[in-house]
Amino acid sequence: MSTSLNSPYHHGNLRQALLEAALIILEKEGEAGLGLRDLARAVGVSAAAPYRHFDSRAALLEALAVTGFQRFSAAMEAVASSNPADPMAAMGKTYVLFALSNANLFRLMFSPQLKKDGRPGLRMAADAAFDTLRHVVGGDMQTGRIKALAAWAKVHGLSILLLDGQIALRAGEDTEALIAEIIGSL
Amino acid sequence: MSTSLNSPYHHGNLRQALLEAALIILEKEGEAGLGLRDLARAVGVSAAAPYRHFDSRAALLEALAVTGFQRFSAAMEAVASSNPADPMAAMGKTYVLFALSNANLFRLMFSPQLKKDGRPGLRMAADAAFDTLRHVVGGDMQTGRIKALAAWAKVHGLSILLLDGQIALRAGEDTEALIAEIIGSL
DNA sequence: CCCTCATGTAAACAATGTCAACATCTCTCA
DNA sequence: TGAGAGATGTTGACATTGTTTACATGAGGG
Repeated sequence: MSTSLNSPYHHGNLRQALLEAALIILEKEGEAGLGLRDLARAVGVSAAAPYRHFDSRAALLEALAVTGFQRFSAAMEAVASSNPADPMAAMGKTYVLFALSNANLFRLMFSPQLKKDGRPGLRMAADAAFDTLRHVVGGDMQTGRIKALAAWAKVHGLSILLLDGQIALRAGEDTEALIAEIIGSL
Repeated sequence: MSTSLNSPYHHGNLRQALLEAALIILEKEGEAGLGLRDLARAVGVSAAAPYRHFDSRAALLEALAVTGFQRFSAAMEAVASSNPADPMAAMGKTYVLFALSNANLFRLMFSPQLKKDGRPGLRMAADAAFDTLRHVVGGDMQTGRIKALAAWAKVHGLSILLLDGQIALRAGEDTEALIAEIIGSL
């Protein structure tokens, strides 16, 4: 190992480095601005190197989305295990705030470009994330299923509309307060 | 004019033809599969011809999204002016069904690729569409604003989750029935 | 110690969006 | 009527991108 300072050939941990750099570029430039060549250059490696770790650009994006779902899942579990007074509301707020503070990553997770059919890894990651949601929200999905789905839809839609700048804030209005109000309105 | 049958030079109404063909390709192949060259070929015109009518591919997509918002708006007005028993529910259902039956167009309308900043046309079309929504839903956005926003978020989120195949139908469950149930759960 | 395999490089390809230079048609106006 | 002139379409080229193939390098096990 030794992460030698002047051996430009073997990076040592390229896959991880690519993912990290990609996340940064993604948040800064958006998915469209995330080119394989730029990414490779950012990591200091040749244009073809990423192909040793990802089959294609789509695979790279998929990997990013997967880590996105993992982080999302972690955020959800964290707030759930903090035993908040109103679990639904707390998780809803976390949901939306996650979307807002990881805008492009969140968009990527639900990007139509990554059809979850034929991409088992992504589907599994997404399902896992939403399973923890389901687990916390509705103890039994039998009786509360519809309500849980409705809450999910509301929170998800709110995230996207805010992300899109479609919901306009009023003068001096606080985003977080608005989120809380909307989530609270059952 | 005379739309002569064998004058391949001037198409006559290329812009419209491009948009129509693009809509078809979009629904069939998705946004990623909508290439300018393929589109041009589909209309029987050279690869550079579209540039006489659209500044760039993005501009073409924007135009598509704009017509999407117009159709959406029209659908909303239609159901509203049919004086349904429960206007909110009826419009919600129409909202979701529009998304489901124009999947890729709907996704395009909210695509992050078309940032609505710096794209005044799109923003105006979107605002116009949602204004008719607001107009019908909340007579006064002062008191009912939060509830209206919540309903909007729920319906929008439901659309996207369904589009993504994230909400799984149970055996023998009807999509429309599920939509009605979720919308009805206030 | 060597040789094998994972990992990185270099050079090339096809496809795409885009542009510049040229061709063709339509329409206005003297 | 009959020429420009401006709009619309074509051809050919360019830069960029994702991707592949053939080669180089080096770490680690037998």
